[in-house]
Amino acid sequence: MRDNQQDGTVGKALDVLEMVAARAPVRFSDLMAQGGYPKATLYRLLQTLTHQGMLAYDEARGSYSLGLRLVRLAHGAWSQSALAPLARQVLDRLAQATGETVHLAQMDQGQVLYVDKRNATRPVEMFSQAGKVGPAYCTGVGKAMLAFMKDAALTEALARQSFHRFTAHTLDASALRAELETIRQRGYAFDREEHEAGIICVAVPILTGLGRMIGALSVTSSTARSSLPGLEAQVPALQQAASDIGAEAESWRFPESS
Amino acid sequence: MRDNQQDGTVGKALDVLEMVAARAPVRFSDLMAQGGYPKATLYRLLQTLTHQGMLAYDEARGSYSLGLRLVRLAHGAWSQSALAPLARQVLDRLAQATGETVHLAQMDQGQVLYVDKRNATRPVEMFSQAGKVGPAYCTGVGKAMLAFMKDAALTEALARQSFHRFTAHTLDASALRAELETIRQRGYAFDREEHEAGIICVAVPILTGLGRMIGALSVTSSTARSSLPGLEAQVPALQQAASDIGAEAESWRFPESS
DNA sequence: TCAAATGGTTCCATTATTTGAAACTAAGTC
DNA sequence: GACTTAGTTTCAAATAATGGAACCATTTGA
Repeated sequence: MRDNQQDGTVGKALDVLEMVAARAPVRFSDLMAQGGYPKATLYRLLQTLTHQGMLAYDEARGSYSLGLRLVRLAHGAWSQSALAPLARQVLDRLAQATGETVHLAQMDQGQVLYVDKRNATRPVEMFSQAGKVGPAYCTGVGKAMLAFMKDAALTEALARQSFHRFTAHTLDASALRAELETIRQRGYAFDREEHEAGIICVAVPILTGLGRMIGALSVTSSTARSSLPGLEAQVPALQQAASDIGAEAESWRFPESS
Repeated sequence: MRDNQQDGTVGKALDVLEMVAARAPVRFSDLMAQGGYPKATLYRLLQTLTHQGMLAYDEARGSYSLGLRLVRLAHGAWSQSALAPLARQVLDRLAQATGETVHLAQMDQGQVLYVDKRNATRPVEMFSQAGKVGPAYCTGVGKAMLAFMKDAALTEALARQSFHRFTAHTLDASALRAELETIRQRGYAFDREEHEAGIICVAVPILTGLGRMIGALSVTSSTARSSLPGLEAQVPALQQAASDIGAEAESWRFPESS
């Protein structure tokens, strides 16, 4: 978390926000212990952020958590992200057609950010799903997006991957590079239980007419319910959906995965 | 929007964030026109926020929108808000029992912030609902919360109400004051088509054991489907649900509705 | 075609804000 | 009652933000 280039006071404040996000609810002393900020500085930043509603302070426990103002702002971000609202009907159709769980994801700072979801089996969960992040190097959507990023962004994104070995199938850095090439040629990515045992998925990138990658779409299943060839059969539907979204998004620019 | 007390540089940055939130996608010149910031200052704030991922800049259109980083942070805020995750099962049960649309709301800067929802009729919409804000003075949850706020917070919240007349039934400032007293005594609030014609609801505050108001719960219907007495029949179920949540939330502090 | 206006970006001396070591207070601990 | 520990305040020094003005690149319109 400490790796942020500064951007002055605002950068510091956001850095503190992330520190709280990572371990909330968290006490002043914990932040003090793990952080590179002097006591008085950290103290004042927390005060300001709390006063602004970006953090919430629990007097009883003396701990900080993220504030509700973020929820309100995120509602705006989500509805303005151009991709999520635009993709809603397409997602509905895709979930209907495949009968499986469907994810819509974008890239955020080298991580996979899930922006929408349809759950075919269980009733849909709200919010608890949109906003979730996941690793890029071992998820279907992550690899699909990495494969279609432009070089500069890809290099930076790869540098941010941890390559933690979640399962026996998780790829390492060099295996990933090779696989990305395959994905680029084939046009879609698999997740072969690389993130979670028993969970498999196929994912396709969402490309604008100009070839810019703006997100990814996936169909997820379990080894119990389906198999890789079974999922592969969903690829045409996925690609159709992705191109529907891409066509509409044409003029919209995907924010740099800085 | 310009009413923010400053809190230094961070306050200014967040003020700009709100300006973008309010009218996105918005061009530099529009912000320039309506904002109290000199050109160079505004320019630099936008740069910083964009670089930090709090804003997204659309190169093609030359316009700013809210950034995806907010969505990620909000996911944390939501799951840390203590109320929302804690209330999920209760909400499910309540929606099941009443067969109507159910809302969970909290107060944020004098506005009603919806943090979760169950929609009995249509399939649930994600995110697009949680994070929404509404007026406090003319919604069931809003009035239920106002009625149980402590004096200082109430005064401040009332000062922030616009009292725009949405329908013929919308209350004005003095009518609201009287109604709040009634609600306080009765323990629940109605929305008699005050915000939207044809839409009615009953709402109860969520109180901790110590009497602190931490949110509100409502059941919504339409004049076509139901009536006020019909909704009133749901009050016991609502109050049970609210007290279930309140009991669990005991030790948790509701962030000041600054 | 060329002037003028508009919209966005950069400069830089000035100014205001942030900084953080240290002093201080309030609550535990032993 | 001395001794930590955790949080808060102070204040001169250090730093970052400020914003008027100059600048560049497009667009407008005459």
